[in-house]
Amino acid sequence: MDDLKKCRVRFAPSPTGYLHIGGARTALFNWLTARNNCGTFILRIEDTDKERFVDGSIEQIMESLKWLGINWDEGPDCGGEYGPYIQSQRLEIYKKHVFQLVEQGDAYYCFCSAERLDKMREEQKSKGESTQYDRHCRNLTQKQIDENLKNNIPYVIRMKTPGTGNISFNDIIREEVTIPFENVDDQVLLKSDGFPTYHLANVVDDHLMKITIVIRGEEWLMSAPKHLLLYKYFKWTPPLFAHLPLLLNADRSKLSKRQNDVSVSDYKLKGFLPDAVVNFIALLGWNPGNDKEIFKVEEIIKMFDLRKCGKSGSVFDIDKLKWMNGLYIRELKKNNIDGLANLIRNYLIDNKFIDKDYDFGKIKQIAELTGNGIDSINDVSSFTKLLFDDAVNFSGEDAKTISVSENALKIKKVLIDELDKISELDKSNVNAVFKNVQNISGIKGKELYHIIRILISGSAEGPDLAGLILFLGKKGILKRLA
RNA sequence: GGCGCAUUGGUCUAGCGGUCCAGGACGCCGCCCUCUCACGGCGGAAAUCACGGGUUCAAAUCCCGUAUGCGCUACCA
Repeated sequence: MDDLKKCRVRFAPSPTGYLHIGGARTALFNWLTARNNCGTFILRIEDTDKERFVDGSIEQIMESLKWLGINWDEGPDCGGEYGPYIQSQRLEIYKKHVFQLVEQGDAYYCFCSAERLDKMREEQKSKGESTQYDRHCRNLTQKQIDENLKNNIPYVIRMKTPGTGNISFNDIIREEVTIPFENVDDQVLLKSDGFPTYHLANVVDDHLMKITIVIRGEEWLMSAPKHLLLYKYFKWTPPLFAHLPLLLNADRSKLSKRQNDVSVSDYKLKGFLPDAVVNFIALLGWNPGNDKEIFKVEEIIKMFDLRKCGKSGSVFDIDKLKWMNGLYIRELKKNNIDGLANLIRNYLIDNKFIDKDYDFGKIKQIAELTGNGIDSINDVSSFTKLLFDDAVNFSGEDAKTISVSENALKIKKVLIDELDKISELDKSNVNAVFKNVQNISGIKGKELYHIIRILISGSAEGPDLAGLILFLGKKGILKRLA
């Protein structure tokens, strides 16, 4: 327990595009661990792969994190004691460290060409061996090295790995993990372009930034021995490790773009609420040990415990997210109708259903009207025809038939007459108007309201009729009856 | 192929040797509420706890195998 107190944790994305929902969960679990242990949460950008760098993605990742409510204490934008927090700005630091390793004899120059490496792997594969660097350059003489350097032959720096024996380490989530060194490659630490690989930069930065717990995805589990080895070579105390299970597609493959929306911004765009997304992904691989499922963020922070995380991957069930999002929307409708109305307003404006001047009171009515029936903000689109079109579109044959029935024609006529008598339809007179329609037409109850609904909305289904009537107002209803 | 990790209803999960012929939630079905759809409430179907062996008086829970899935196996992270 005390191991986690005052921890320093970090989320270290690569700026290769948007923030992946799986990355968001890793960030969240780091953040939660920091927040419930009086710890510090650090954002570090791992842009050591120039090829995969995507312009603007640092900003996009930060924006997505902020949207989710995940804030950081140290990072590229706000600085901190251990900056810079962008790896491409720390190149000299990595170089210094890697050459220290070379001097110590824990790392070495490798001049092998890509072609040789490819060929080597092909041969290994054809022989059914595991593909690993054959340590061709591990024992070059100083003379050979100097020669190659003088001839400007490109090189990388590789770490030395033992090749035999086992390494065991403790993972907060997986407990003891044992990996044979036989499977740990002489990993490249410094690339020929002078950039570090993940392994070097990660270890150096985690140490320099005083990270105490590394919380990351399971895909890193097999490289943990390399990292532990580096800590040993540098004579540093390694942090604690926690390898999170992966998020999966419905077919249990790793969550991918092919089958799911995978970027946080997709979910924002689709009308999900950040609190709902956070609540949902927090429950993927973690739960408080009881039946509670709906939490305020503060509650999650209070209850969160890395040690209670599961070990197996979780399928990302969008249906459950939708349900949960619907719950949050209804909660918002109940407690903060203006908040809901604002979200709906933004959606309506973005999709050109209304312009910026549109009456906010009307939008609140829309929020009231639709708030119980939508699972995402974007679902209001299914009401826009009803709310903004003057014409009635009959949704089916039944509705059309009823709309021209004898009773419907009678109601229609009476209703038009009654509306003509008043200047505007509002809360004060709406009951009286419909009472009159009932008395004059002689039709009442279910039948009356059902027919009115069909006459003005074209459908047997829809939002609360009284609310709809008030929203459309006298003018709207008359246009629809015409 | 090698290595590692995992395995409770379709899905997310509770469970840490007896209280479990397995609890909650999503989804699905039915009933109630209601002018309708939804919301909400109530109820139901759905798991031989992957399989096979142990250990134990007793196992979903501990151990060992097998199967399956996933991950890693790059000068990508």
